[in-house]
Amino acid sequence: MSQQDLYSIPIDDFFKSAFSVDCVIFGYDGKSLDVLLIKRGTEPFKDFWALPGDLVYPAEDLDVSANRVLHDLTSLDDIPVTQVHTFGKVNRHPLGRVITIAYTAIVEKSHLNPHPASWAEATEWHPVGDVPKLAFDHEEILGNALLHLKNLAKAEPLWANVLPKKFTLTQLQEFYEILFEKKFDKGNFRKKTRDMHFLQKLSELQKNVNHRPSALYEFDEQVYLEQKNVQDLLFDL
Amino acid sequence: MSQQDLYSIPIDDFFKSAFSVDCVIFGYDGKSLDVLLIKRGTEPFKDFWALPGDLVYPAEDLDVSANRVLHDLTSLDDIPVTQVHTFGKVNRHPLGRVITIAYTAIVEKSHLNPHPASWAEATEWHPVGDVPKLAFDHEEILGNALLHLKNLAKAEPLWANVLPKKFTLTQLQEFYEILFEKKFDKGNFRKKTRDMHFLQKLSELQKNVNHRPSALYEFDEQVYLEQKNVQDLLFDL
DNA sequence: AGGACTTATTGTAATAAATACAAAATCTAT
DNA sequence: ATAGATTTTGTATTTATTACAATAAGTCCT
Repeated sequence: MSQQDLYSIPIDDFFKSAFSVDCVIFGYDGKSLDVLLIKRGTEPFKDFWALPGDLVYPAEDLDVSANRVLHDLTSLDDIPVTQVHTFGKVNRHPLGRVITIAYTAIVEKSHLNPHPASWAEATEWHPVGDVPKLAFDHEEILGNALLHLKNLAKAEPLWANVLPKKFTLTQLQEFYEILFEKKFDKGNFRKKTRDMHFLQKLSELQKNVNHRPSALYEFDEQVYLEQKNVQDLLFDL
Repeated sequence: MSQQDLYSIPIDDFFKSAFSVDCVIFGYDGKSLDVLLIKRGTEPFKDFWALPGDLVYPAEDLDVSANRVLHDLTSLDDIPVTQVHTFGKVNRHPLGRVITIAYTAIVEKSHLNPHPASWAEATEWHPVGDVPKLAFDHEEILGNALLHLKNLAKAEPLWANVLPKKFTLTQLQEFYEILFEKKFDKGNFRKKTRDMHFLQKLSELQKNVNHRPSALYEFDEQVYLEQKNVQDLLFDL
């Protein structure tokens, strides 16, 4: 399309596009990392597995929309999502020009009970390493979101959303091991945690284990936020 | 809006939105970091400074659009841009629902000659620390893009787009110092560069300086890409 | 009660990276 | 030739990373 053509398109013709949000909800249960998929009960891609996503209302903010769509399809409420990337290939959606903004979150799988609603026929957790063929470009979106999640985890205590309120350092280590598919040395891992002052050691011990019980820890958000502020101020290369 | 309402909205009503791209083009000249702004010659926000941006054609991919828009408004060609973030507040655009996808790049200011075209009345470089009031939510977008740029620079040789083909290590250091607004130790900086094998030392020396001339270096992209591959394979926490 | 078992927790020695300086080298200009 | 400026290398100190060993503290079983 040349520059001339720009002026030959009536302004209203631009307002014939739509956008959607797609939610990449990762679930963690201490054992594996899964992603929440729905089975589409409507065309296009009827009966395909897909990320929960739908068109954004004309007067709806994007992040609000992500949560509303997630609620409508999976009955999950108030998941704090963060934006990942926008996908806009011209032919990615068969019904017309639809770009989609991907959002992601990581949640504690076992304490949630997603169930299908609206045009979703099913909701199901799938291990991130074993995902079926997906509708649209949702495989690309999922891959992108997983990368994003790993990067986030290097900078932020994502595990705070996902571990029990009181947890052991081993549980914390396992979170990283499962996310990064990599083992870490136990002693060295603990050494690193020593100067994370937002890890508050409790006097309480682990119960009902057939070996030496571990000390329990809590995440101290106050301390974390203060420390983060300092880091941001001193940020260096 | 409740779930019921979803089905009362005709599908066509969703296709009444538009999206735009906005380009945050940073310019570097060895002395300061600037951003390219245009003066808008059309409503809304006529006569305001703004990021170069415009509506995306109905059948145009987003990254293609970013370059086309940039060309139309500033006459710059073939700037490789990367996506930053999508901004979608309901009322961010007075003419209707328009979300915008922000793209960014960093270019060598002195070798480019942007000049206004289409509805742009002026193009001008502004130091990133001293930007006028901008149209729409462009100040937020600019801030976001600058953060993004700094993060990119920690992981990639952005300076390769910006330094002369043959450059000194001091020029390289100054790039980081200006971007991060922070001085580095000369000796230690050079030490770090020693195991960057993509920095190819030439036998040639700097000319026309009234002091000991520095050795010149070139960026060896081949070596860089190989090394990057290895890193990606071994990636660790 | 006592030993086997399992995991938690601390420690240590070796290596590598980051930091703060200082010294030496090499060009120009006078 | 010498002063001035900046490049370039070096060194000693501190701080982080790594690999591994030793000890501690519970449970389970006999």
